[in-house]
Amino acid sequence: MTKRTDLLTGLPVTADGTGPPRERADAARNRARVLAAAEELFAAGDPAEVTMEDIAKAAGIGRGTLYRRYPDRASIARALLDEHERALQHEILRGAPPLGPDESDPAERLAAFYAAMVDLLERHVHLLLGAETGSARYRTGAYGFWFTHVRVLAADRPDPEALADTLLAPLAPEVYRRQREQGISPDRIKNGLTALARGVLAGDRPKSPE
Amino acid sequence: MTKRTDLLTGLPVTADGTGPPRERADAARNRARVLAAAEELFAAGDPAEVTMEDIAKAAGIGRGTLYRRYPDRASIARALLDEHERALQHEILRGAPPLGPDESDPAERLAAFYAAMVDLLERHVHLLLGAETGSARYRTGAYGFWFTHVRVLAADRPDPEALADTLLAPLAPEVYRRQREQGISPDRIKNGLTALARGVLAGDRPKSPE
DNA sequence: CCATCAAGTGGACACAACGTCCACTTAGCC
DNA sequence: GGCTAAGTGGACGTTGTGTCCACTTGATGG
Repeated sequence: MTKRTDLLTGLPVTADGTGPPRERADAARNRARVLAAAEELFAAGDPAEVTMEDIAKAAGIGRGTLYRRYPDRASIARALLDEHERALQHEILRGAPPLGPDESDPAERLAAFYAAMVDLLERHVHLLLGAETGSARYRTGAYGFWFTHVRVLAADRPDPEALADTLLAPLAPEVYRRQREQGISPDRIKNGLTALARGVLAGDRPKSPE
Repeated sequence: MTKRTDLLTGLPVTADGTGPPRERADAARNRARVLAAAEELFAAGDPAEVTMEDIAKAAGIGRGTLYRRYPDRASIARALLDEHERALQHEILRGAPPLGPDESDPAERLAAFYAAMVDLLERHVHLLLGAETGSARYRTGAYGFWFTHVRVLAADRPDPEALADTLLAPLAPEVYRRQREQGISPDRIKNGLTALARGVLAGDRPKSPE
């Protein structure tokens, strides 16, 4: 138990203060294999149909190994999605208007956000469907971010809290897939959402009509 | 084959012209039991967690008997939902304005539709969650009806097809449940949706700006 | 009232996916 | 090169699905 500790810090060698014990080389290799295999499987067919066993087999590893790091399909999809969502979140927080801050008109910021989300959806619906099927959407950290963003944009409307979920609903991956399958192009979807953004947030209908 | 025909009508007894062969008494009794049991189970907990076996057991019948009439959970929920949805559809087609026809302002009709759907959701979310989880929503006949209705209301906007799914998205049962769980009252949800309806459909922004 | 038989019943069965467990292997360090 | 914890993978138990089929029963005509 007290076996090995770092001579300088006194901390156990396996936990070097900066974080959890380092990942072994074979583990890292398998992680990469899993992500690559999953990406492909999600893209190939209905993401909801992809099973943990499928992924393990495609990655050439055992089920136990897969479960070691990812408790379910959703967590794998989220891992693949993570960097893309972070990039968008960064743009919103620090990027240039109209997506980023320093743009006075909330309606245009919402429209820009919608457009950016459509781009994200177009590229990664399969991952979003793998990660957020049904109500699971609301349990992701990302949803919390989008929610806060939209709520702030709607801050001068009567009930921003209630509006936020409503305004985010059309961005559900199932909705997007449905529209694309109906033959509606990303641009047409963007236009519809822009109309929505302007209709709801534009004009001066302040919180409490003086 | 030509065995037995009704002496008065001349029609085969097993197929009385008005429909398929009559349902036996025990079958009818069990059907009623199934629906009653399912209604209760759906309301009790998460509808997605209710299994066919649960329903069979609660109804006091065997699994085979249950599967005989209902291929899956969704079909049972839909059977329970059917009359309520029909009633609303009837109101829309033949009822009084603003929900029914003969109301000139599409924005107000959409707002009325939203309000009616919120009432339906409030009373039967559990059934809707049992019937329409995820993408299954789009495969129901009811969705087709709502879609057509909204598309017609949006007919003078640039792209009614694209708008319709977008405008229906906030009525997804998962969205509704989420909002209610966030502590948002049905009335607040209605108000948000009314703002949406008016924002998108009110005003004169005709299809092709003269 | 009874005989008939198709409609109806229910439990056994085969299957798919889940998630866990643990004996074995191996990378990394001394 | 030996040690050890991290990592591996497949066997296993569980749960839910959907089908199948031998048996039961309600309705009907005699």
